[in-house]
Amino acid sequence: MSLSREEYLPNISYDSVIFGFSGEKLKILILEYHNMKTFALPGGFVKVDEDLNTAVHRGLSERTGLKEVYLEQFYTFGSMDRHNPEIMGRIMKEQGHSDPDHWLLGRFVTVAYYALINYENVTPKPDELSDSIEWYDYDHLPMLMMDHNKIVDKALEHLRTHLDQKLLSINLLPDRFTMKDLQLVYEAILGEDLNRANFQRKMLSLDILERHDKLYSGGSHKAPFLYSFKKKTKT
Amino acid sequence: MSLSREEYLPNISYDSVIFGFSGEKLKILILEYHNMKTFALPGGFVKVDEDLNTAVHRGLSERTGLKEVYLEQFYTFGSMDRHNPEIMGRIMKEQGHSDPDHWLLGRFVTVAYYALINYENVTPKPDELSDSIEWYDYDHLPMLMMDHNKIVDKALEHLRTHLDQKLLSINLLPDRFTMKDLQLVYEAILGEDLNRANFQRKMLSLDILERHDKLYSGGSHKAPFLYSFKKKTKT
DNA sequence: AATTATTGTTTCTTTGTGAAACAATAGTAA
DNA sequence: TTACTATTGTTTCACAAAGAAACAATAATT
Repeated sequence: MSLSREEYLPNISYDSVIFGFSGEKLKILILEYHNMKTFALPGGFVKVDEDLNTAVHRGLSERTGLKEVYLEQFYTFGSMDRHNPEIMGRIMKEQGHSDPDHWLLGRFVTVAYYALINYENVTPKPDELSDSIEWYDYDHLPMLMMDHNKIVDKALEHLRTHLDQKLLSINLLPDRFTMKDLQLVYEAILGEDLNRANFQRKMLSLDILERHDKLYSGGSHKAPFLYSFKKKTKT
Repeated sequence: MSLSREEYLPNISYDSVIFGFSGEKLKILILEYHNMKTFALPGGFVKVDEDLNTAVHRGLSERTGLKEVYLEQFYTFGSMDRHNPEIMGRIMKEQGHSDPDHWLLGRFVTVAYYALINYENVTPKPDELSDSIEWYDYDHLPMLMMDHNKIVDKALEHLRTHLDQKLLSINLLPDRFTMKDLQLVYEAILGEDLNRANFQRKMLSLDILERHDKLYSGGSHKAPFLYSFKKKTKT
């Protein structure tokens, strides 16, 4: 990937809030520019002959190896105070680019997306401008570049209000899971405890789960059923 | 307004779905290029040193004279099949522009917004590329350019699912209105009839209305109360 | 066989919703 | 003045949904 001027649309970028979960805490994928002590959301640019959505999927795939992940676009940020050519210039200089008129130093309107994945399935790779990429607990995010903390907040707000509708598209759980697993996902995302009995009733009433054999975990108690999501029905 | 290359960000546009209402039917503001028999949503471009939201407000103000109208951003459309240089070229030729490399012929990622206004307060003005601008009933929209019909559909879908939260920001009603007026707004937007008693109960329970003196309309029946929206409370 | 931890279900109560009835009242007609 | 009508505000009733707690089942352990 060359980031040459002719290949990409100028002034347009995307940023992605990649939520990760693995049975316990909600995490987010964050890029770091080590020498700069600067943190940022993973993002990218749109090729001149490429769909916006394709570009975002391509970027996620390059960083995580994951394909066919559900990505939800939730807002486009376009205020002038996003423009910070100084810090961008320093990041590029660290990596050996020093053209003072480089298109990356311009002002960007960024389209923001979020995704939800099981972070144990993934070993993230940094891009050509960053030094590393790591999972951070949502509760302990570092200070991010420009307006990226606000972007994270808005992503989570959007996810919380649309969680039920997005459930089927979520890539957080293995094919088969227990009701307890599912409840843990909900509690991590919503940030609050839920009543077990009512949660079970609600999930079953949504009519999106298929019940399978029981899981004999070796625990000295009743074995839980395993569930999977029903295939989406074409309407 | 000159549309010169240096003044605007290339490849980024906005489109606005302006819903209008005046006691009866839901309407939408549509531009027409007469000789082309082409219809489109009113839209515009973002100046290089201007916030995206500011640009959209500026565009709405230029066309309707309205300021401080509530605009909701709901989606950004960025697929390649939005690119149609042929039709854009013909529109520009009609108006005397004929540069085959003009930036307006490029591909655009468009950020879409909607607004709700009382259309009786407004006399819309066409822009420099269009011949006229008119209100069309939502039920009888003409075929619009490119993906603009889809943009309208998605705007209404968004509005319907968020109507309760957006109520306070809606500019459809005068300062004081009856419960009947409010119900007509809901029915026009949702496209269905609502039960009068339950609607009243729900609106009162939202705790966003202030009740004032009765309105003696001259009708031979009980006079309705007038209501206004409570001032937004700062949290 | 008793015990423990956890899961699945049921019950009870409270809250919300849809449909219908009832009550109030501003003008009109007799 | 007195019915009458149209419309509005409120209440009631039936029913569904949601929250809390109790009850029942059961896989391993003691």
